[in-house]
Amino acid sequence: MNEQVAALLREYAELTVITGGDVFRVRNYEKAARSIRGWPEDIAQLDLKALRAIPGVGASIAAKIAEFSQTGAIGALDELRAKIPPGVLELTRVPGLGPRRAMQLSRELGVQSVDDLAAAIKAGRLDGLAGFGAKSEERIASGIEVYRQGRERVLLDVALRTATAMVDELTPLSQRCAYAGSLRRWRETIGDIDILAAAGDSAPLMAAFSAGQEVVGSGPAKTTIRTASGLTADLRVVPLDAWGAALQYFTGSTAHNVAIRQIAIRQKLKLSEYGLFEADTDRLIVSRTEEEVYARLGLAWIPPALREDRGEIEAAAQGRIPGLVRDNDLRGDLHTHTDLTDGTASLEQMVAAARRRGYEYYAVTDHAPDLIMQRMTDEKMLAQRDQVRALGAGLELLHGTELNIGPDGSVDWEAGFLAGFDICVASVHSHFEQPRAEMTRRFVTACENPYVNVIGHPTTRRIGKRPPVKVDFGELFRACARTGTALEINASPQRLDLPSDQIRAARDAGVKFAIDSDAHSVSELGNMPYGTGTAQRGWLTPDDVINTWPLERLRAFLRKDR
DNA sequence: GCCGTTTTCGGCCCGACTGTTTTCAGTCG
Repeated sequence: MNEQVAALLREYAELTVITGGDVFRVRNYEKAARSIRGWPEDIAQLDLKALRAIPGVGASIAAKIAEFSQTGAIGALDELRAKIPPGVLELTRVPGLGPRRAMQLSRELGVQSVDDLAAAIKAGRLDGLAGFGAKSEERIASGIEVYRQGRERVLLDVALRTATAMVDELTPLSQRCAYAGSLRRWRETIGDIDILAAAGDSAPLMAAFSAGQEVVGSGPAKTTIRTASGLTADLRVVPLDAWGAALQYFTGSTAHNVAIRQIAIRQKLKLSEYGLFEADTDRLIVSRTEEEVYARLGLAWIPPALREDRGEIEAAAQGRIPGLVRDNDLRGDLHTHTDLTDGTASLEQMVAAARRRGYEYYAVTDHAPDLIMQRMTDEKMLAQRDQVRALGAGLELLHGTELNIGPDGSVDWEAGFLAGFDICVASVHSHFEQPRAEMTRRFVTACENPYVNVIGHPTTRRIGKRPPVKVDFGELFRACARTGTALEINASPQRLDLPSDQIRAARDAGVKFAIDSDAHSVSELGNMPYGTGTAQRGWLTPDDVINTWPLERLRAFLRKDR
């Protein structure tokens, strides 16, 4: 219900913008929507007083939530919807077209959809419209193209590859260069790439950045391009002295920055991408490093992955920023495949690659027989175990399997056979549409199996392709904590599963996690940083993650008190 | 609409770029 209410509040905010409503009210509805989306408890269970404890939720929004709980609708939202002419909300989704001019197009030309708008431009009906010159028309036409291509956010690996190539190209031309924005925060999908550079003269950087690209906008401080793949990228150039303030600013999130600047204002200071200044005199105080900026505001440095205005600022003020798990904390990978099932590399190749990564231990977990297409048999699995036992110099090899969790929560093998494995991951691979109660029982049964150590890719979502299964997360988390079953943070950029919101809630319930690559090839072993970034967004420390533990502690956990 | 290290009222982040505005509004992040 949290997700649902958050979406309605966001819509309320968007529609309020279109009607020209108070911008601060809009901002507050957006803030409340964000808070509710990430709130650990189901808001349907909360009374008015508990609702108002959510940041940004006061009397009015709490009443709207209660109304939705009882009636399934919000009257004020329905009224607002009725006031907006059809199609205007869609028009505002066209890049370059905001609420004012969308309303104008609807009012003066009767445009009711993006298709209408495209036709109107073609027919020359925008000519002579106040505020719409030839350039505007051109800009909107190109915005419509972008809108029609879906302007989808891209997955982390695509964004990281693109951004890294840009940084590599610009680094020789600048004093410093780095990517910032949502990519630096490890958000699960990326809408735009933000590149920051420090240089005395921005012109050579802007020229190199723009070369051969579609330029959306360009000035001395900022250039925006659209790459051939349709991804928008910004380059901002600042003086080297402003590096820290600029990096802080361009890393975001917007909500985090707004909150940080409010703190500055309270201290009679002003924070911009150029530095922290005295409000009265504009005298520069600090700007060189992020640490200085945060410190002068009375805050510990905040890791980018936490910068979402979800409690990190309070934590930084109180010195309670957790020591987050990092890539080099990981001592091994606990979920990988070989060409015995659907992997593309041999056992020897995968193990050699694991050794090159410097792991202390490594689990081979090919699919079990219930995934019929993998053609696994007891004999093949036991033969692989012999091979694994014979390998392993310089690296502790664990022989495991990825079990299939059946619709009733049962897994592929009986206890006797399962006892032979060092580790068992268990995952849902089918029957995704089960009702919530059945799905919850299914997961809990799997957790209660004394040989199931890790629930693999728990929500089974594929980002942008397959929705998460419906499950009572509170009950699942309690079952994991009670039975000593870890939840996987699957590092594949297509999955990132468990997602970070649920990670944080699960951690609060006492759950442990395994950050796994689920690699089906040598190169996919390199996906771990996406999992670590996701874990950081869930506020995890090394102690929360079983594959940062020394082997003996890990082995004790895997015994599950048997 | 929310909220309190000056406040229960009066604020609410800050700047870049574009276009057509002769002094600034709209849009974006």
